[in-house]
Amino acid sequence: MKKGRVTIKDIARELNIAPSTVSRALNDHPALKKETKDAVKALAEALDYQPNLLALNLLQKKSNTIGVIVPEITGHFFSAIITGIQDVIVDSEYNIMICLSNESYEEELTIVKRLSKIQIDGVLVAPSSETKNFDHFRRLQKSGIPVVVFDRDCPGLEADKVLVDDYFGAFQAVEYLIGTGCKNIAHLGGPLNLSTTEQRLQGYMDALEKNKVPVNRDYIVHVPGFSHKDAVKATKKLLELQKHPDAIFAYNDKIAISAMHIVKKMGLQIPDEVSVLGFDDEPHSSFITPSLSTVWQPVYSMGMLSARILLSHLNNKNNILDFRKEVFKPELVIRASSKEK
Amino acid sequence: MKKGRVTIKDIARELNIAPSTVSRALNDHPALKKETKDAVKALAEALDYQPNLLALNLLQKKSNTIGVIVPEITGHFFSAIITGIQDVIVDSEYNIMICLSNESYEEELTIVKRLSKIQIDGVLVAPSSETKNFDHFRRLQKSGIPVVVFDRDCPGLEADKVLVDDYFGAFQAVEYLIGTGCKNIAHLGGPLNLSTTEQRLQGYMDALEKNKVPVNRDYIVHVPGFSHKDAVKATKKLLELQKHPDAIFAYNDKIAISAMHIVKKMGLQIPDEVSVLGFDDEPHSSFITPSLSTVWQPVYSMGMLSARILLSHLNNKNNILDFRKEVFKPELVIRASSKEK
DNA sequence: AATGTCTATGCAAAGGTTTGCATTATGAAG
DNA sequence: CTTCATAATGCAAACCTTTGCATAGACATT
Repeated sequence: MKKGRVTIKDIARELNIAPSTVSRALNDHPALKKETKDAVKALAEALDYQPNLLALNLLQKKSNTIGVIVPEITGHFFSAIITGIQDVIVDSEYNIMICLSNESYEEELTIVKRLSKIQIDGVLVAPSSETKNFDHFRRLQKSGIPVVVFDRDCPGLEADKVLVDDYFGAFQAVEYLIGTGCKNIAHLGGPLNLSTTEQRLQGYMDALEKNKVPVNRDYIVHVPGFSHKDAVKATKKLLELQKHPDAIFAYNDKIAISAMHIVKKMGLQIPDEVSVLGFDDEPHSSFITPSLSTVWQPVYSMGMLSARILLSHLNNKNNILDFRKEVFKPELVIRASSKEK
Repeated sequence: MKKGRVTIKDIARELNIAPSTVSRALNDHPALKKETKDAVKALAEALDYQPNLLALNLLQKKSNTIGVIVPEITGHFFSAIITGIQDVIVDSEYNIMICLSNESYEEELTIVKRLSKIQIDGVLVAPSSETKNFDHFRRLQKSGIPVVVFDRDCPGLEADKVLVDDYFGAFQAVEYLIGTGCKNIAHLGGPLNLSTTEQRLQGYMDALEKNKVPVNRDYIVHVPGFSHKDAVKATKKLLELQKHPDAIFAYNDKIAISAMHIVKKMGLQIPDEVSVLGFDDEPHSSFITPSLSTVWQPVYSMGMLSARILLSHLNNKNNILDFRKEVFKPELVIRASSKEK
């Protein structure tokens, strides 16, 4: 009979009416007679008519898709954020396209170009650790695409931002360690250039300073990347110092766990000889031995809020909304890898 | 000046030629004069012309997008598979849409309808643990959309499949436990109805049988879902038996780690009093104490192969390719949570 | 009877690109 | 000078839907 799927024209021909009438019937246009509408709807149902969204996209010049750019998804952090995003977006008319930058500026650039080509409607992004220049995001904004930045800040970029108070989290963590009697607290920092790295380092330093603990530059080591190897190397550097630290505050749980591995391997007791404290509170962090003290972040909520903010922009194309900056408070979770007060 | 983006018509008007000529120039049609092509290309470059993919999609009746349906991404397993998929697809012309079914048949159904509506070109799917009926996938196939199933089999569905030999992995694992002297080996099985659950259970049972160890029904407990709570409850049931097992072979690492937690809490030594063996080899499994013996699966490769198979179908629309069934061999990884032989 | 009002529907354009077929122009062959 | 072949380009349809404006018909008012 017919080739391909049923279109609005097929219904029109069958019913001897114009395609425009069919369209209006399907969209419940008020000017149509009820009988006409009913007849159209009945036939549409019978023929299993599926509107062609591709045609609609062209007409509306939008893809009904939002892009999510994250550095990776194999860890728990971004996966959980994405789950939060998805759970919000799934109830809207939008689809989600998840893109992995692999912590590479180049790849991030390629992704942005791609998203722009397919006429994405909005973008949620946690920039790669290499990204220092944000012009590619500005270009998106210039072509009318709202951009929401989450987790990692883009200093100087005017956009909606959903962040965590990393400074506060780090400050609390380090002050806690001081409170348990640690005198030589080291910091295993994240990759340089990340806003989160900077904030956590600053929190660490200010906590020391406030408590009149001298800052020892040797006790601050940054990992170049997030691999186990990177973390091991950095930890060894710390432990091989003449006077090894009695506490390690790590940039995140992943690094903290790698560090614990080495600490134990070198025969040092956790937390008696070396306390270890992480950041992120990944699900398995409570299962390792000793269970990891860490800083919890409301990841799922961050994802949900980011998505909601983006949706609100999409639904208010005309209105000029100010950029929102939401900062979540993290929470210190004390377990067994740190001493008691 | 002009409103909106530059189109092929703008270039045509500027150069006093027909839009079709511009199109052909841009696509290097052989019948065009070199001068014309060069002029068009130069102007396109100067005007920063971006082809409107939305128009192309409508014309070609395809979205240039493939859908990936997974139960969740917060664990390492599916995240790693997705990363493999992404790394293959990123070099093609296709975009990826990742969809989470949350282990729910209902949501999976909704996703499939949605993907079908946006005229997806192909689908990669690991079905939810609730899914028993595969008609929604068959409907996709009927409308010409290739479907590749990975990790979890869909019995009775004719499609490409990329699986792991779960039976073999389980068999090897249990036989190893027997070899270390364990006499009362329990199985913490996955949710019923999953092909992987069934295969691992079968491997467990056959390994016992082959080694003349009687199967004790009390030693087989299935978790209803993948939460920590579910695993804890199931483990307690095992340990509260009059004669508690001296080994636990768990459906996956997540469950194994929850189980270890309880075993330790009850004051039993791992592996001396109870051996524990998992499945999946998640990255953190080697960092818990004692480090977890498990069965490794080539997750990244599975993702890559699944994507490659789908692409090959997409590139050979006309050719009738037989359905492929690829089964990867898993590998036993012995660490400290099981005894030595 | 002429004019006006209202309701229900149709017409056609618009959105941007590709492509089979038609057309023009150019030069060569007869 | 025709005729034909060839090369280069244009025309218009097709993909499917929405929507502003036009129009037809029915009925009411003067």
